[in-house]
Amino acid sequence: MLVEQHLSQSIKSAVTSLYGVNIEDKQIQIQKTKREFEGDFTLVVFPLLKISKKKPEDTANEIGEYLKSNLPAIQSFNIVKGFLNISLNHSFWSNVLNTIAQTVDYGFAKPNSSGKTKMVEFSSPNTNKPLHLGHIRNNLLGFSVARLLEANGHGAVKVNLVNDRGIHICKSMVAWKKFGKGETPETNNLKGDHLVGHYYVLFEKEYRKQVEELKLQGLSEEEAKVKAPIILEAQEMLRKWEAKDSDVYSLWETMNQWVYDGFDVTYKEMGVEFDKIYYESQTYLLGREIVNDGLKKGIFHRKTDGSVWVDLTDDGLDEKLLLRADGTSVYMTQDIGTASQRFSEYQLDDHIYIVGNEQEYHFKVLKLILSKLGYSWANHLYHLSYGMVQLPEGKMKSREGKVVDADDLMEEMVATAYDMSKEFGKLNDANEDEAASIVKMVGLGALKYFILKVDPKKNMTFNPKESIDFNGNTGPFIQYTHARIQSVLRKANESNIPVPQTLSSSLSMEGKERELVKLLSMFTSYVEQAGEQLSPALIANYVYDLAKEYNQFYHDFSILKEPNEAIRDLRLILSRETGNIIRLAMWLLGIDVPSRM
RNA sequence: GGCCCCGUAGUUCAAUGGAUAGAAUAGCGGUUUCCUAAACCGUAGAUCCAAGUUCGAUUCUUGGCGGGGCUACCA
Repeated sequence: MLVEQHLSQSIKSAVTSLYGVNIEDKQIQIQKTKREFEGDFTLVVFPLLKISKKKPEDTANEIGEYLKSNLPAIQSFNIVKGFLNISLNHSFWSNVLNTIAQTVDYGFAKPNSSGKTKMVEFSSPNTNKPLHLGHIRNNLLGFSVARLLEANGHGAVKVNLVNDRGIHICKSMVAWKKFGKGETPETNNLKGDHLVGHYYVLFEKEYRKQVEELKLQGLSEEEAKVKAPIILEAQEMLRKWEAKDSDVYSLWETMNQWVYDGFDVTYKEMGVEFDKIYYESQTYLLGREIVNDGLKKGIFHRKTDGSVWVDLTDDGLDEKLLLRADGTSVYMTQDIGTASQRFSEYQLDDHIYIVGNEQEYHFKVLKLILSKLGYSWANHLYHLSYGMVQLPEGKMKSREGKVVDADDLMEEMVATAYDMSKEFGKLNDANEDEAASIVKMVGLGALKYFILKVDPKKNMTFNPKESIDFNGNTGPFIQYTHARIQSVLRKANESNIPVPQTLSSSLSMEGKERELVKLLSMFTSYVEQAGEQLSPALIANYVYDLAKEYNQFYHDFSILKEPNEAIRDLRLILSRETGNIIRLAMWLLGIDVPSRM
């Protein structure tokens, strides 16, 4: 943040003054000095050698001398090979800590201070079954990315595109009519999405059975799959839906509503929300006009059967269908339409899609088509692609295709948190409501942190047991650190020890204290970086480092029993600010932090 | 077959082309007159292979090997 920028500017002018050359920011590489070496920040001088035309050591020395005589904040410097290690003085670090203390409470950039609006589409479930583990990664990423954007001063619009129409929901409807006996979420005391999902499973079961029967009668697999009566029923139902048959339509509305009610519960439990929900039944016709326009302009072409295609072979891709022979649209057509609609409706600067990596090709094609159509915003679509999440046991028997239900998993996490708290004898003096709320924060925090800390594009294994461990790189460990900080502050308050707003004198900060200030000072630069890269993982790994650093600091020093008041004040401020920043960082990840646990 | 992504300690994850590749966990050995032992300290252990680019490569390029995905008039 400020510290690095400040240094970076000074180094720029050093180079200009020493070698008479203006350099770009890229050429200045400043990093936090590694622990083994003395210093706070390190300049890598190798990139500057071409300009100085001198040996690494000499170049580093010249820059070091220049900085020392021109920047009062510089205490000393040392050189190891091509690395210039710079130490900043005590009063500088006191100022940094004071700045943090004054600004951190205000949080982040003002909303919309950048003047940019960015849409984040995430979740996008089908309405024929409940959310599963993959949706959890999707939802958490989307929600956190939106917060990162807000923290950087952008307007973030969170939207969900619900796939509420198509053959899949008709399958559930057919099965419900066939086997349902009028069951509802109320009669079965079951979440609506689970009930509808149950019928989807029943449909698939019956479908497989009928296919087997037909095969016994001598039909081939392909024939049987097309001729099974139940699939014909589902297709008939889809046709009736498209013709707005009133019976079918109202059943469709009823069952979808069950599902939405169920989804709402899941989203609420997960702590995610949307600014707007789009429904495919209302958007699936969009895009056709644009395609027809493109056809007139010769960007697309029509085949003899009447279907419309785009030829992307010059761009190293395939031909892609845009309108079927019967004139109906496909997924791509709809995405062209909705993107166009959204950009004009919201005056968007960027549109981020949180979608699994199996659709990378789709989004590549979408962007390409849109830029062929001449939309200037085509380059402002981002596909944040993420990999699969597995459970440890899923690795063994991945054949099954068994899905992990989101509701079940969250419930299990909270239950585990409860058991562990009990086992450790915690929460004994909390009342039931408090305990329930803390246990929920811990259980879900474990899940969220474990998933978010991993680079999105990688496939990952979610290990529930490991995630909820109170040791290690886990959510609960960070939450625990925060809780302990709050405990220190509470005790200070009880003993009438005030925590000062700012540090009055410039104390010498060494070792752990100094490391902690350094880490704290880097928070905003991590938020910026994470915002640019749409990477919650960056924040997660940062906040873990911070929590670990505080733990060691905490262990090494008596905070409240420190006889020297000035030093005690310093440590109290450090504790408070660490707590504040942990809370802010966890907020960015969508993770709640209890003040005791 | 073509295209895309991934490959790092036993395991789960890090590392804008930078210093001796970091953590955590599991293992082994320690620490309790201490504000939360749900802690802390020590120890051992890894870049899939081969070439290339350069002051320097886990990172970039090429070729292998291994894992996953896409390659529907499905959504």
